[in-house]
Amino acid sequence: MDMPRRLPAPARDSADCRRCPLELRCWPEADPADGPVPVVREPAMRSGQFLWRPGDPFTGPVIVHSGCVMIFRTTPAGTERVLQFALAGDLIGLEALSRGRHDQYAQAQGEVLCCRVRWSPAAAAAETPGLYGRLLRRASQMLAAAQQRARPEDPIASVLNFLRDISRRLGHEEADGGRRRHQVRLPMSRLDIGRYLGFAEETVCRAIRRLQDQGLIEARGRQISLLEAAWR
Amino acid sequence: MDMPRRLPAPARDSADCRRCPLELRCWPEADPADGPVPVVREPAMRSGQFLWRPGDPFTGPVIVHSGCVMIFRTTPAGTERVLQFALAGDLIGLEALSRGRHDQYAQAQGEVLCCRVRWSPAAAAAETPGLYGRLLRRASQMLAAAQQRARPEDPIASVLNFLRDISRRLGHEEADGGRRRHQVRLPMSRLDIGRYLGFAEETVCRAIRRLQDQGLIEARGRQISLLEAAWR
DNA sequence: CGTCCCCTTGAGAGAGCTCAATAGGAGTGG
DNA sequence: CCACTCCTATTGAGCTCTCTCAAGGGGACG
Repeated sequence: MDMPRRLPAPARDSADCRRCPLELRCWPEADPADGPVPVVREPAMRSGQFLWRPGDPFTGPVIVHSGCVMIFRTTPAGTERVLQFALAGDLIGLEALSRGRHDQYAQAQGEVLCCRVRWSPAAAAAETPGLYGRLLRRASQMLAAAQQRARPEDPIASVLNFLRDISRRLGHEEADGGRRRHQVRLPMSRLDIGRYLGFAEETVCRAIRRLQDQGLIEARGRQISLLEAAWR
Repeated sequence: MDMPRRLPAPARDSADCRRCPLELRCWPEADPADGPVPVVREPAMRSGQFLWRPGDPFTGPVIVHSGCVMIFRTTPAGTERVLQFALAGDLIGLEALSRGRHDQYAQAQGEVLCCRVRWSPAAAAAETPGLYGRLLRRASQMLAAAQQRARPEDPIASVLNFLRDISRRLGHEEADGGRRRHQVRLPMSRLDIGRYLGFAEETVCRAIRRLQDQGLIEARGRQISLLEAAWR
């Protein structure tokens, strides 16, 4: 098997705006007929360089023109989770629009060319009081939330997080002697919880059992009480 | 333990627009000062009813006002995967905006009240030739893509899908005797593929090994060839 | 040409899945 | 109001599969 060691980059991988996801002809230069294009070229990046890191302010979504940008974040446990390998034509960073701040890493894998859509949070809020701006901000929040849903490692922690989330949104606080608790009636079955979290029905049952044994919750069918120790 | 059999619904769970994600005061009635609110009330739904099914046309995102809507889809293998339990205040259906058609189920769990943002694809395209409309459509595509990324069951199928995706975007076709193949040079390591797919590095290696044994691919380090049998 | 990182392969153990059976709860109809 | 029935929740046992730990080779880059 004699493959060539290195292949010439395909033409579409080089600067080419016909595949721009926003239909902005910004590369290699904008068409004056389009008026002021709200796009700026980013300097070329070398392998390993970061386009942004957690905490960096959001300055606009970025369009990858060539190369590969790895989007990843670190879990509280310290492991790294890769969310996306962004290739030519991909738009990245939208999930940070609503918060105005990045919470992940964007690192060039090899040489990368890209351009950035100019974005000023204040100007954007002023320009888009309408429905589209609200929908866009909401979509950004949903993208950020979707990224949080990763392959869960531990069923018990996963189920506990799920119960916390449901309890926070549907439950109500209640006094039980001297202790407080969040009580909630789950609207879904164990089977559907498993289908949501990616576990078998029995695994969800056993996880709930364990959480009871640990004194974090009390469960009686769909009636769930989160004790104070489980409030994070 | 004597919990009441059924609890009165919390006030915030009933029709209340102060928590509307789009800041539309549409419930129980719109404020005339806001002008025409582009929102319509949906009839109350009973448990088990579907708000939409795969193939239904997109008629606008929906805001859940009370109850729980389960969003799920069926995998090619026939199993059901739950994507979201939408509760009061959640906006659902945005991922179908760009395609104009739903590809999932939205089913009421218990009684559900919700309202829908009026949306006409043609009118929307005409009204939003600008950047915001493009960004919104792109965000919708990204949401749809994010939903595809579920907990993978089988490492081999998962790695094959990954290689197909990368090959389709970065690779190029090549003749090898009488056979055709897609050749690609991966920009990332096995470890990062594992971090992306949710597997250990060694599991990715073994999956690639199996795919070679099955005659679907040829791999030599990061140089990958997808043979015709692997083209789906 | 050397070094470092990446890829590969092996062996053991832990964990969730599957199959199976029983009890429990909720809703329905008499 | 009660009994019936179906769906849901629970628990056990065995198995398969991936993860972990470990070590050997190979390619890429300086």
